[in-house]
Amino acid sequence: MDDQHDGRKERATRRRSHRRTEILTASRKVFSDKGYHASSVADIIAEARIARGTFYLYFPSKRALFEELLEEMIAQIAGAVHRISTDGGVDSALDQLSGIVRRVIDILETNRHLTIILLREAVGLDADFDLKLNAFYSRMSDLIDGALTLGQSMGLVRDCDTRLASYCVLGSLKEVMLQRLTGAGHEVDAGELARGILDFNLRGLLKPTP
Amino acid sequence: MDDQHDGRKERATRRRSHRRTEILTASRKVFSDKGYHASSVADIIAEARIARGTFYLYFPSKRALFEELLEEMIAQIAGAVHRISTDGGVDSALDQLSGIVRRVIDILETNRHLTIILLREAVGLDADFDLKLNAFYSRMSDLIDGALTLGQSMGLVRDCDTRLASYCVLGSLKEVMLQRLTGAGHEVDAGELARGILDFNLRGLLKPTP
Amino acid sequence: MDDQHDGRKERATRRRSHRRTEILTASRKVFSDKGYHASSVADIIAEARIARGTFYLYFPSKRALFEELLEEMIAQIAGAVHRISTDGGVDSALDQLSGIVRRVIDILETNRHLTIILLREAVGLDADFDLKLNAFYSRMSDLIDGALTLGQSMGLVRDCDTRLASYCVLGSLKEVMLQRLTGAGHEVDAGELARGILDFNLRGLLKPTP
Amino acid sequence: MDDQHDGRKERATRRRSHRRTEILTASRKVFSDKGYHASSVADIIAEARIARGTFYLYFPSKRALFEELLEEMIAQIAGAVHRISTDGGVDSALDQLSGIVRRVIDILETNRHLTIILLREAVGLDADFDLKLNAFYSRMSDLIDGALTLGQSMGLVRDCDTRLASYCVLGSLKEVMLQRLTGAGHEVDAGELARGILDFNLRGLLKPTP
DNA sequence: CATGAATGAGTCTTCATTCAT
DNA sequence: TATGAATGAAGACTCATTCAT
Repeated sequence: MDDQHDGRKERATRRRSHRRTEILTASRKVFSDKGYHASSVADIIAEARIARGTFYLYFPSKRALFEELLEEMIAQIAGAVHRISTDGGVDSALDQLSGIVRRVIDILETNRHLTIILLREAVGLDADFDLKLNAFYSRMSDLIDGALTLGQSMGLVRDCDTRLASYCVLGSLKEVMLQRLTGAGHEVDAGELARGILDFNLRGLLKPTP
Repeated sequence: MDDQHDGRKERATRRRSHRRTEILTASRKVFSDKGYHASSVADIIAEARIARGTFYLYFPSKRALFEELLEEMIAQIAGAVHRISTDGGVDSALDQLSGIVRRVIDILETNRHLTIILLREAVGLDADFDLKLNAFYSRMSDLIDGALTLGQSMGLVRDCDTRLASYCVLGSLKEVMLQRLTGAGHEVDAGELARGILDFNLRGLLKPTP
Repeated sequence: MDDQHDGRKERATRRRSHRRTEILTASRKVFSDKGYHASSVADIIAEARIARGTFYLYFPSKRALFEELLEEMIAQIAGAVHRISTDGGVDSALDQLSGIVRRVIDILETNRHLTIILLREAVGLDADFDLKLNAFYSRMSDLIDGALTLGQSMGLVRDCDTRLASYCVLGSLKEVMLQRLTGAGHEVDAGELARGILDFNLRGLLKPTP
Repeated sequence: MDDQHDGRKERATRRRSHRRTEILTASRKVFSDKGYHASSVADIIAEARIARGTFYLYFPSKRALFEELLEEMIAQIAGAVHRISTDGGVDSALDQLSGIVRRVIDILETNRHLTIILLREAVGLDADFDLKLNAFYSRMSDLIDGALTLGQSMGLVRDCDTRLASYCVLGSLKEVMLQRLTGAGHEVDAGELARGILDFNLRGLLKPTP
């Protein structure tokens, strides 16, 4: 009887979790199509084909749902980016870097809707929200900054303002991805794109003077 | 008597235009503090210390006011950026580039509020608006793209995907300025900042291998 | 379980339709008391004892509600008036006429509020509205005109400008009903009233000269 | 010096009165074009080509202006309608009646704008206003009623409910004029129209049975 | 759990009227 | 007198959230 009960409970939990996921998926689509402000709860429940009340059974508010959506994405990206190990020498370091960029691009690509939100809409809700976003971007640029400083100590990265440079790197990645995701088609292969971005950031625009 | 009349009229016009400016200034502040959506007309008239009706005496709607604010800024920036002339050789070209970056930074700095709005909030109001913004950013990246292509034909810029590179350049500038304007203080001198950004974009991160 | 579900749904629908009716009734009263313009949505929801939002759950706008109110009444009246059949000879024709007048009066009486609105307030909202009203009154006078022409061909109605006469008939009915409905009490019996109006229109004021 | 002063004063008064008239004329046009509610003070001052403040120099409020407009018209009509003298016998009485109808029609025609307002728009402003209108229409139907009673005592008017009949007469006149004034063109001659209306009201629709 | 009717605070916008010049 | 900028009360409508069934 306990077993049966557990089974029921489990099934119920699974169902519950399933509903949640459905709502998350629906709202992802709605939010990235129309933006946060233009998306109403009515839009979301229509997309998810549930009743108004049901929505509030799974999320305390529209804002909380949006927050969860963003945090999920932030967590994914953060998970893909980690410190570069210097144990393997220069080539290994560059390979790791390349891998990170590639992984980040992949995550952004597979979360097209969310990424667009993250890149342009997730601002201006309230101070609380902005803080969270700033914290995320700070963390990202800190990681880049750390990598650059490390690179300098390895004699790999040239002498420059690493903080400024980290913003440049972050900005170039954001802009390229925004253009790619909002633009018509993804013409270029993701690997090639990663190489291109890396290439730009590492070598700059100028032809090296012999 | 005509003189008197003219004087009156003129003064009235000046006062009128002054009020308009006051409202623009107030709304600039409000919008960049709270974002477009979180700013109500009530906030704006409170900041401008005018009555509700007065607002609509000068602007047909909240949206129209915002539009004017953005277009003003877009026009300023666009005015500061122009094609680079190749008549003066390499050094001249680089100088012109440096001048443009410097000018743009100056404009953004002196329009701190508006810039913040332009860089993050001006999205998601409606399709019409997004189109305008996209058009602006497209124009900017087109200009950069053109400059890069020109640079290539002059043997100055190395072989690369100029479109991709133009997004990178645009993105790095946007991100650096956003950090600078939203961040606590403007520690670094604007000239140095311009040099830093240019340096990053031109030479990249890597130490040149001899 | 399906039964239960159906039952619920059905009850909900009935409740829903009931609310709608309540709002219609309340607004009928408010509109005919204060007129369209002087009636605010606040008045209507106060009379109906519902919340602001509830109103817009059932009607898209104040104007749409008013439109529905009028169209309902127009439909009722139009339904009571139809062409007179000549199959039964003169007496039958006069009986039919008498029946129509009687039915119209009854409808107007049982829709006191709406009638008052129709007779005096339903004008000047916008061109669209005026067109609808004009169309209705045109239809009415066309029907009367047709009946008079028919009467002439039957040798029943004397030679006169039927168009002009149809307006006179329409006008006398409108005015009498307006006085009756806005006046203090309905002293006279409806049947007697119908006879009186008919009598006036058929025989005129003058004592027949022998 | 007194003379001069008086002259000035007089001229000023004349000018003042002239301005008033201009505003009245302008508002007459505006009101009858768009109706009371759809006409804003802005419309009126635009039509009169005066400043906002000037309007309130001559009229305390929009409503008061409208009231004056209507009262002026009411006075005119009331002035055209007076008790019928019985001194001259039957023919004279009918002639007088005919004259009244003719005069009323003429007044209404020459005040087309105002008449339209009076006939349909002048309702629903507030209770005060409605009272005034009711009083006017009551007076009109009282006059008719009186005439009918007199006619009965002269053996001219047949036995009928004179109150009811007076409403019928009033209504037929109102409706015919409304159609005429709002309709496309004034095809029929005013004299003929007067005869037609009178004919309808006096003899009714039916062909007299021999 | 699910539903959807009900709520009401909040938003933009209009416009008759006032008042300093 | 004449002007027109300024006012603010009032109105229509939206939408996130609640709650009885």
